[in-house]
Amino acid sequence: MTEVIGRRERKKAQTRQALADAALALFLERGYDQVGVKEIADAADVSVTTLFKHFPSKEALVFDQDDDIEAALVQAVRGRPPAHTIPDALREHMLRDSADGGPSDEFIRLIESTPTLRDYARSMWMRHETALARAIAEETGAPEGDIACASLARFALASRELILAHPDRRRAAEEIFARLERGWRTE
Amino acid sequence: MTEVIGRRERKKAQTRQALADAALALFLERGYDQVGVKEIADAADVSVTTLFKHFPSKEALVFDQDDDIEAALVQAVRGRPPAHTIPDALREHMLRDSADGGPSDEFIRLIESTPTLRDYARSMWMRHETALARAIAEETGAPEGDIACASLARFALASRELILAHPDRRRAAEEIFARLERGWRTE
DNA sequence: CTACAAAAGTGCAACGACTAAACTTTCGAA
DNA sequence: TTCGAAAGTTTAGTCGTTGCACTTTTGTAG
Repeated sequence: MTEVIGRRERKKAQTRQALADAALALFLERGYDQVGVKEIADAADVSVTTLFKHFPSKEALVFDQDDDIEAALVQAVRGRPPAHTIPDALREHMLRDSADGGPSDEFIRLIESTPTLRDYARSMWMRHETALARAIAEETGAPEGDIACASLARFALASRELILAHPDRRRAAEEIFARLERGWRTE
Repeated sequence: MTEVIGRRERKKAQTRQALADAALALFLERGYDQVGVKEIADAADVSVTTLFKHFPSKEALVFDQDDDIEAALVQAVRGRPPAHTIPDALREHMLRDSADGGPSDEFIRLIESTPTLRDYARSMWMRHETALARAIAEETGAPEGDIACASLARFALASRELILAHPDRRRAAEEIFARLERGWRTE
């Protein structure tokens, strides 16, 4: 039941993908605010209402990978090499994701130059904070709502933008996570 | 020329205040999404257009103190007692502002329970990050865009929400800033 | 005191994001 | 084969927000 996905769900995923692809192409070409929702729907050959069944907002069209990103983040902590501390694992994850398979420069430029998208990206990352905090708490044996775990999770995610914006990403990540490690070790 | 403010600016400030007051009262009474912009304008006895001359968005009506907040934040760092480190000063500022003169529980509840306002609040605080980072850099003699200063500023502001949400704010603030201090000392 | 320009405010029409409702089409499973 | 659920459509709206053309207020220079 988990492996066999019917034609139905395939079509749904296809529509969703067509929407996200069309949207990104148009946004990159003409800028976020210069593209209307109607245009995107037309390009993907669906109605505006259908578009909003797949995505809760215009902004969400840009961030369709949402779920995968959260999974990868939690996995980075849970499946880290035994010798690595949690800050180590998070630093590596940040670097990995900002390197090859990660977002293109164009994409980053689109987001950073559009206030709406910048805010949305920030709150999207923050939305993953809970999951990350829980993973950290479980890995370290701390209680559920532990403030040290919550703050580490929040700061790690808050550092992402800073690292992406820095000319030398590796150095920036190392500096920040070295300091976080110094403050958060012993657990 | 700086001290004497004419009747004109007084009236303007008065209108602005009337709008912010009317908005907050209505929001607290019936909830953010249940109040329309038109109603607020009517309550303050101005037109909708005028409302948008004073505030750039509906959300901004809730956060009219914006400028004062940034000034207080920078002042906390610049005017700290000689014996205090920067994390010390920031911790004290956070506690001071979350204690007496700060936002009421009602107000916090309004914001936390309204996604739009939560996001707006976050990005409002982040908007002050640049000013804070510059103040820290100048106080420590670091170069303008120094990553350590930028990250400390970001994390300090990112911790605010965490502290406000915690049942024992003092303990939360002390825990977080003790760790930040350990990681960011030597400068 | 008066005349005048800038600033503050008004009313209206419109745009764009988003939603509710009632409906049709398409699958998938019994 | 049939039948219900899910996907999609159309229509007609609500709501925040802006542009425009206009009136009123207010500080100031003559």
